[in-house]
Amino acid sequence: MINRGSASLKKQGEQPSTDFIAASLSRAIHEHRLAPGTKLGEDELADIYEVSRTIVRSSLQSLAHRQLVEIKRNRGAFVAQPTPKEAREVFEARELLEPRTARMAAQRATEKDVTLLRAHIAQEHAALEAGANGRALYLSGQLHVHIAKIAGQSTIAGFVEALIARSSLIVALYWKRESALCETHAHDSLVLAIERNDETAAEELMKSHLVDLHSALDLASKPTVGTSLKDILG
Amino acid sequence: MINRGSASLKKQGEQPSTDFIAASLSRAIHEHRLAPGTKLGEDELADIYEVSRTIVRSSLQSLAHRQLVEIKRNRGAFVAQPTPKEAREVFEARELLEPRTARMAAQRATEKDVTLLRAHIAQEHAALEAGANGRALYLSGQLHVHIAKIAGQSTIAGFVEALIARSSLIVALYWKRESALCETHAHDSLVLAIERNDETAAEELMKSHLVDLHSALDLASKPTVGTSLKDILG
DNA sequence: GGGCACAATATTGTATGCGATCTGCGCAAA
DNA sequence: TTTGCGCAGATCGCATACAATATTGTGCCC
Repeated sequence: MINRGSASLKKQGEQPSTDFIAASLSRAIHEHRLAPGTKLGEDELADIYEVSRTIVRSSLQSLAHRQLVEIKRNRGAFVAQPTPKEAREVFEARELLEPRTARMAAQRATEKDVTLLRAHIAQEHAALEAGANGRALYLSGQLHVHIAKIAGQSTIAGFVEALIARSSLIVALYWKRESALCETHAHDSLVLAIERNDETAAEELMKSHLVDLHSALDLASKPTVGTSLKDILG
Repeated sequence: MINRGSASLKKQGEQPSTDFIAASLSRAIHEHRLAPGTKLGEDELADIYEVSRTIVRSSLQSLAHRQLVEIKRNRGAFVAQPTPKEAREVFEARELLEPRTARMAAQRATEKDVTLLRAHIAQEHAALEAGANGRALYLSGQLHVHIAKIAGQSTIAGFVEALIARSSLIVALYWKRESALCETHAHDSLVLAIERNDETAAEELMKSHLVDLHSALDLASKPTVGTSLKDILG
């Protein structure tokens, strides 16, 4: 279920395993390979990644802090299931932060930045054409993070990153549009605006893009992907 | 150095000790009882709180995630020392988020909310008069968090909370005004505006309050409270 | 006398074991 | 058949033990 890359962890350059595992899980959640509500057992993950539970616990706590997983005492860790209220808040926060960062990005973007953005979008298109929807979704989110970073506000970029991650969960739970996930042309025109340093256009495009996403959610219905039935009834 | 309350931890109602310790340390940092750069040894803390290093580590990681402490691999945990760049970013983020939350708070504040805010301010005044500057600073920050919570955006409130915490470190490092820390009348008028549901005034007052704080920082000089001497000399 | 190499110490990183708590099943009683 | 209780299994929470790494102290060689 969880793809941790080609080789065993130990073979790799001994990076801090805790971050590696957190990133791996985070990625899996982003790409909808792990559904909201999925139980993340410590022993299970310890086996998969070939480390002790200590490391796994540390990773899970890290993810819990980012609200990607929820830890229930004496019960274990589960992929988080944002409520409709939380979903609304996440998007409202994004609508507050991101248009402004897009403006700053348009103001500050260098040629190199734009090149990277273009490459990013190309990857996104490729993933979509290859039918790798999960990956496309992940890349789509990363573009937003990328833009926030270009704005030169790493603190805000950190917030955006957290919001994007949760958005992925929200999309998994509440997305109602059956068509292709991301109309990538929204991203195209956004990058174009940044490229020509058109601050106002960038801000507006980001704003409308987010409103668009927000309105594509069905926040009335209770999540359907719920873990086990008893979670729904409890 | 660290006041963890009157009784031993075990005697208390067995709450999750990890959160308790993180909160205790966080509080100590907020109140400037722990200076930026201070080393937080695991054994030392384990002795103080009478728990194992496991718990202490967990707490420290939690604080590290909030960027209140910095963990250097194989070296240990230290109270964070935001750079001038980070300080600027933190305040820019606050200037983006908080005026808007103040507006929302003014819009949504109930009578009960206002009563609590007033009580809060009273505590703040009392702390200042008692010469408890650390506590006054802590309460001052909490007022901002409180306002964000009234705005009904708990996600954004979480961000504000993180920013406030870091602000406390920033004040410890870069504050240049020698007079009383907080002109509490800024808070007074802010709460008044919220009380009469004057959204625009609340937004404006918050904005100018933050600009005021920001301008009271000396971000040109290198931090003087540096960890070890070699950090200053290096 | 100064600088470098190596040994000793201290501190963090990781694994594992034991006790506590929760879940699920089975059995008995109504 | 249904409902309640209790026991067994599984999983997590925490402490402890061991391994790895950084830091400090010492002595030798230049």
